[in-house]
Amino acid sequence: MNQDRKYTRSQDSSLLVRSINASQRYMKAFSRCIPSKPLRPSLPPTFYRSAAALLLPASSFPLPNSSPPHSLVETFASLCQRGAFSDAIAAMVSLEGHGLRADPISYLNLIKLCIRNNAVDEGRLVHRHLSSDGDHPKLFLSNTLMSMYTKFGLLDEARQLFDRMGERNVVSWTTMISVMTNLKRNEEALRLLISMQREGVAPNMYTFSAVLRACQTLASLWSVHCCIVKYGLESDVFVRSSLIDVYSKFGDLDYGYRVFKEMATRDLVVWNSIIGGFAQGGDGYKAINLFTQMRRMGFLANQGTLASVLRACTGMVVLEMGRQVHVHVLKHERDLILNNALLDMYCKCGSLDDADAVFLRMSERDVISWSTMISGLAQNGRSSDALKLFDSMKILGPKPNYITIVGVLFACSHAGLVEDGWYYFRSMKKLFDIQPGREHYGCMVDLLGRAGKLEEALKFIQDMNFEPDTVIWRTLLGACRVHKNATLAAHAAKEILRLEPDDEGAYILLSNIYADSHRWNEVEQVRKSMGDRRVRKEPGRSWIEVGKKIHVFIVGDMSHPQADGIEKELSRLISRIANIGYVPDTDFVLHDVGKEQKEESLRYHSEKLAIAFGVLNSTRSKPIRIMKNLRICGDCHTFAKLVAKSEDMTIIIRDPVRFHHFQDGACSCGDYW
DNA sequence: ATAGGGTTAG
Repeated sequence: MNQDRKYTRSQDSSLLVRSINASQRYMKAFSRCIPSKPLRPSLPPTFYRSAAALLLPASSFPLPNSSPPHSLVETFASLCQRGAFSDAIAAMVSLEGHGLRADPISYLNLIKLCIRNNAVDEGRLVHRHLSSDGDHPKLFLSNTLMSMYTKFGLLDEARQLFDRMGERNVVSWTTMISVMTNLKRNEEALRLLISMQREGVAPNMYTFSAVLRACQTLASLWSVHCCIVKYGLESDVFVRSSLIDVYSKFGDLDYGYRVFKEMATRDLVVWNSIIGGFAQGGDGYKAINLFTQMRRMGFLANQGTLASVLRACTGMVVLEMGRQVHVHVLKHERDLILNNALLDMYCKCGSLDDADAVFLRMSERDVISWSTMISGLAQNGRSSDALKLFDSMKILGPKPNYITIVGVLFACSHAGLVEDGWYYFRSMKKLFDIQPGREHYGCMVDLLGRAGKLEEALKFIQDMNFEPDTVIWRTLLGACRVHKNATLAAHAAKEILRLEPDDEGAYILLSNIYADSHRWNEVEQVRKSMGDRRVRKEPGRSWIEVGKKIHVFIVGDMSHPQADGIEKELSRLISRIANIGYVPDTDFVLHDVGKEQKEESLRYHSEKLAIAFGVLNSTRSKPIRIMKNLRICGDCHTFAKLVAKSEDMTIIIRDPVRFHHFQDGACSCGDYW
């Protein structure tokens, strides 16, 4: 595969060509505008003329002798109103030269024109003109100037203007608050909310929909929510969509949903907020249900909706549904975010051919597109392709970021490329200006552990400049399990339990490790502390898409309508693979029951039920795809490999972290996960 | 004049 040819950079053809001769065009326009009636006959023409004479040296626009000066004011007003931008600016310069001022509405129009034309220098010129008489511009003009500066990204200038304004109203404050929330200076935003009220300015719905995004703790959200209720602004759609969004981001989806349900009127953004909330909060099922409801109510999905729905599909790993959403995405084929979401959906659903096709067809690729594809390849066991793609990215892609490097290191560790991993880890700061973070360290522990360098991995953890978390210890624990190092495993498990006393997997492993070395006292102790803590056991769950429906299996639960068939199929599969060497591996069950019971409980692991169901309903031409909430156990892993071989089919199982593509008696993970 | 929703890792 020729990577260089395949992954070519999209052409950026946005050349801005501007050739404007403002004064020429102004002259034409000026000659066309002979006013019939003076707009605002305030001072006598002679006044203007004499005032203008004092200032005249600065003027590049000598007035025609025949025209009275106030016609210049009128011309300016008319140019601003008609949107003749550069002519209006030229006219303004001339006004200033003559010491004249026009009406505020014209200036308002002109500032809007500056924004529309992205004309920074002209904007500053207008600001200077409005302040040139030493007075503050009118309040609403100052506000408009502030919002102009924020739209240009000139936040310091906006702030300066705000600080120097003689008078500030709710609009000024809200604009400033928006600046702060956009900068993620959340404390500052909340402090502004307090200051404005102290100065006697009451916030309105604009203020609250902006300030809600600055709530970083549930407590601050509650206080702001109280404030909203107090001002009687809770029913505003904007405020509500913000409320839904922020409650969802704090994981309080129930509350977000309550706010949603209470609403009498909803618009598209409100729907998108609640769908996005569930999609991001991991309840893809609810997100998709709401999407269906939304369409039933006659709302047309836009890019935002579809991106959330794709994320929901990604979270549930429902490839077929994702494909259906893909059809809707075609309407917005140039939307980068949407394409990235699509790319991720295909990667996470284990369909790399589709992901490849999307990636190649994208008209524009940003760092997220490349990172998604690199991690996607690595997670699906195609590490060397991931690294090749990274090489192309270095040549013709955007600058890699923190997450890109996580994907690259993940690929190195999965391909067993210890040296490359070290190289990227050590040089990421120099090469890409990225400081190694927690996730990078985690990848390195994986890299070393996978290669069997367990002591080195432990030393690496101890030498880190931050506290190891459970993710790091679990990584080491996984390596210990594969390389059968009981001592180190016990150490890692203890560390995990110190940080997360309810980690069921760590208890089981620890107890099994002790049992293997016949240290029954310790086994007893572990089991006791597990009982004391009443460790909640998240039941294993697997699901599979068959016939446009999602079938969920829970460990030991045989309530599925086809339970009898599944039971028979399970027996058939077990006896078939027993012929090619399957022996139930009961190491993966807690050592507190007899051998037969252990085999019995293994038999009903949720992924086995799902595999049996999948095989039963399979056409053999397509791979069967199973999703799991927990990591696959070693026995089910062997089971899947052997079933794939004996039934001559591909089985794809996704656990919370990676994919297992089972084919011909082997797995893409190389028996390491 | 000021406001709300979407994509990458773990």
